[in-house]
Amino acid sequence: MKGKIFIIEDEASIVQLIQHNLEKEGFVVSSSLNGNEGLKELKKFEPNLLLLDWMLPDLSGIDICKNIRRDSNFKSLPIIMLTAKGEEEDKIKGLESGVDDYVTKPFSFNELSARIKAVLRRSDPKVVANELIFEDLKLDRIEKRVFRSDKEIQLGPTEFRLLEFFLTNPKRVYSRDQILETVWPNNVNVESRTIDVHIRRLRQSINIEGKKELIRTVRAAGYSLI
Amino acid sequence: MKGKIFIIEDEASIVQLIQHNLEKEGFVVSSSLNGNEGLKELKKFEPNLLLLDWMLPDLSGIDICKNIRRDSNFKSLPIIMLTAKGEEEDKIKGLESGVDDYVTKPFSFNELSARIKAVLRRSDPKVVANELIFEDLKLDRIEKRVFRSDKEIQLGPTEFRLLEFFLTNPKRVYSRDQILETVWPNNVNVESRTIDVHIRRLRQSINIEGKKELIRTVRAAGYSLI
DNA sequence: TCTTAATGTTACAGAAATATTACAAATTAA
DNA sequence: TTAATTTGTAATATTTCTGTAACATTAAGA
Repeated sequence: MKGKIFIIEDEASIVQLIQHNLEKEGFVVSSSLNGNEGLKELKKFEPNLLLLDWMLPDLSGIDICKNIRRDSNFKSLPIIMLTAKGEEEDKIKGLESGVDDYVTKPFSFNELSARIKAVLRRSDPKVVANELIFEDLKLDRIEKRVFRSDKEIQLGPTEFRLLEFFLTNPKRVYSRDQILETVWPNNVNVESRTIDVHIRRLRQSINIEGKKELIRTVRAAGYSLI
Repeated sequence: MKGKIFIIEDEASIVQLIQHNLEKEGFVVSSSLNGNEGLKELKKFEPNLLLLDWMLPDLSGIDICKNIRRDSNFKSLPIIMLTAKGEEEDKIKGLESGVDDYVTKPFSFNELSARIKAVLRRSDPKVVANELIFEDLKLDRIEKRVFRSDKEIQLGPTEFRLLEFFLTNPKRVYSRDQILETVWPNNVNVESRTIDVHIRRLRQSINIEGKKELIRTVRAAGYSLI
């Protein structure tokens, strides 16, 4: 789990391309093919970043931007706009209406990916950080290693993702459903009690002698990293 | 020390992107957003290589090239030019005026990075390592030899490239897909499980009596050089 | 204190991922 | 050309991980 990205773009083939590749990089991605619906879905999805096509059939990019910037919950949502080549005035308008960066079509996926990371690095560093640290716990995403007080800890793939998820938002309590949605691959059906078992396994692995418990149970609500 | 690179390019976002990534790779980077100032700064900075945008607001790429080649101190400074797609004539002019290589926008950073290293390896071998070393493992890219604890090891071509790949980023975990993309020639279709077999062969070759295992399996993620 | 709902713990079978082996086809060397 | 080496794949073995069910424990309100 490296963060959530929402795409509003009417060309299905582009969406598919971006979505597939971003998912391969570990992002959780959702998308919409038109502006109005997109706005609604986006607000439910709560992404860390929005990829916004500037030319949509129903709403213009500017309108979407304005709408988002008016909403106090999304005032600071980073936006990267996708423009066709030559729409120079659009770029200017875009930057004026609070877009963080733009990418000109046709673009290579690598270029887009680099821009996304650059923007996230400014706006929301922990989403793309390589090392996630909380107290004496450290998780390295590139090397896929976890340490507690400098002692390496062996985790299975699911426990790793679970811990990664908690580390991106320490202290925040997540319900079992939220955990399922983000940590488990889409469209997989698992019992919500299964999470208890994984929490147990994670606890067992990261609790080393003499150190305090790091995962807190919040009755009737869920779990959090202390 | 991996050498110094100077960038002359007017799009700030591109400069930022390149600069950040090159610095992450260990290069020392400086840059300028326009041609005239760039030329002055460059001569103070004394880079090992120049990345030059072909379309600048003030000076053309050709003018910059000519200026550099006239200056005896920079006669042989390697130059990679960055051109927009379709500027085919520019490429030709560029190569005529002494450019070493060119990269077409939009480019992926990895592509640029590979070109940079290839040019440096030819022009300034000291700057780019020809020997890749990790612990007691040594690979010589020019002589195509591999040693473990000073004992030469015989590898097939694929295993050699595989090890070379791992050595360029020790400790980093690569997925089978990433390995395929980088180690195998483009547009070759091989099963991703085939990699397991090559990993096995590589392991068998580099694991000598009494020395520790050097390739780590990371379940659900891939492999890494420890 | 008793009751009940929520969470903790354990064990286990099936699933999934990786390791290993053998072999035939392709490539290279002799 | 023949021999030797390398390569990709399929088949099989082995290891590790996952989800669930069953039972245990805990917390909180009546």
